Amino acid sequence: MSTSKALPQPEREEIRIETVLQALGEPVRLQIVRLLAELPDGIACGEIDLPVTASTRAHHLRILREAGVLSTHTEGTKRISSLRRDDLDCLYPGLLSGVLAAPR
Amino acid sequence: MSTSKALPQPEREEIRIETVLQALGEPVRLQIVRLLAELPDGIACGEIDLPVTASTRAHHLRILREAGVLSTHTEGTKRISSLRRDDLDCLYPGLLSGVLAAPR
DNA sequence: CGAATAGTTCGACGCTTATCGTACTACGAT
DNA sequence: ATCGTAGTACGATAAGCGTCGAACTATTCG
Repeated sequence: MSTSKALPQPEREEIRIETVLQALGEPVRLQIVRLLAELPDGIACGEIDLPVTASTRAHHLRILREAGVLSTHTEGTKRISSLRRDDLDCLYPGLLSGVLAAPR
Repeated sequence: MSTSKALPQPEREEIRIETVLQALGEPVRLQIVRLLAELPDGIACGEIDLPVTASTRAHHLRILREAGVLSTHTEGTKRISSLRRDDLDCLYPGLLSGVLAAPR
C-alpha cells in the first residue's frame, strides 16, 4: 500500500518573510523553486538534476520546506516536494511571480 | 557648493535576482528597504535608526547598493540612499510589493 | 588653516552555512 | 528475511557573513 504522510512545515501564519527571502537567495534553492514552479504536481528529490550531492539536495529541500516555500509528502519511498504557491501568493502577492519573471 | 555625485551601482541589466534576494534576506537590510519604501526622497545613512553601529549600517547599505536595490548619491557630506523602485518593478514585477505586503 | 561632521574602509572576531562522505532509516520487491 | 532503492541525519570542513572599533577620507564651517 502506498502511504502518504506530510512532513512538518510551518502554518501559513507562521511563515516569515525574512526566512523566505533568505531561503530564496541561494542559487541552488532558487533553481529548485524555478523548477517546481513548472511542475504543479511536485517532484521527487532524486529527480532534481543539480550539481550537488544527494545530501546537499536534501539539505536545501529542508531549508525550503521549513521556510514555508515548499511542501513535502511521502509516497512510498519517494518524497514529493511542491511549491506552496497558494500560501505564498496570499502572504506576499506578487513576490513569486516577480521572482519567476527574472531572466535565467 | 553642494556637489551631487552618484556612487557606483549595477546597471539595470546587470542586476541579478539571486543577489537581490540575498540582499533582502537579512533582517536589518529588509528593515532599511521597508523604511526607504516610505521615503521616496531617500534618507541619509545617519538618519536610519537601527540597533547597529554606523559601520555596520554602511556595510548593509553597500550590499543593498551593489545588489541594485538602492541608489546612493552624495550631497555635501551626506549620502542619500533611495529605493530603485523603477528598476526592480521592471525586472521583477510584483516582487517589491509582495515583500512590502508582509506583516511587520 | 583647523575643527567638526558624515560616512567609509580595514582588520579581527565569532557565528552561520554550503558542501561532502558516511552511516542510518523507511519502504518495496524478491 | 534479504536486498535494493530513496532519502535523511550526523559530523567535519571550509568559506562566507554580520558585527564591532579604530583609523581614514571628504566636506562644511569658523
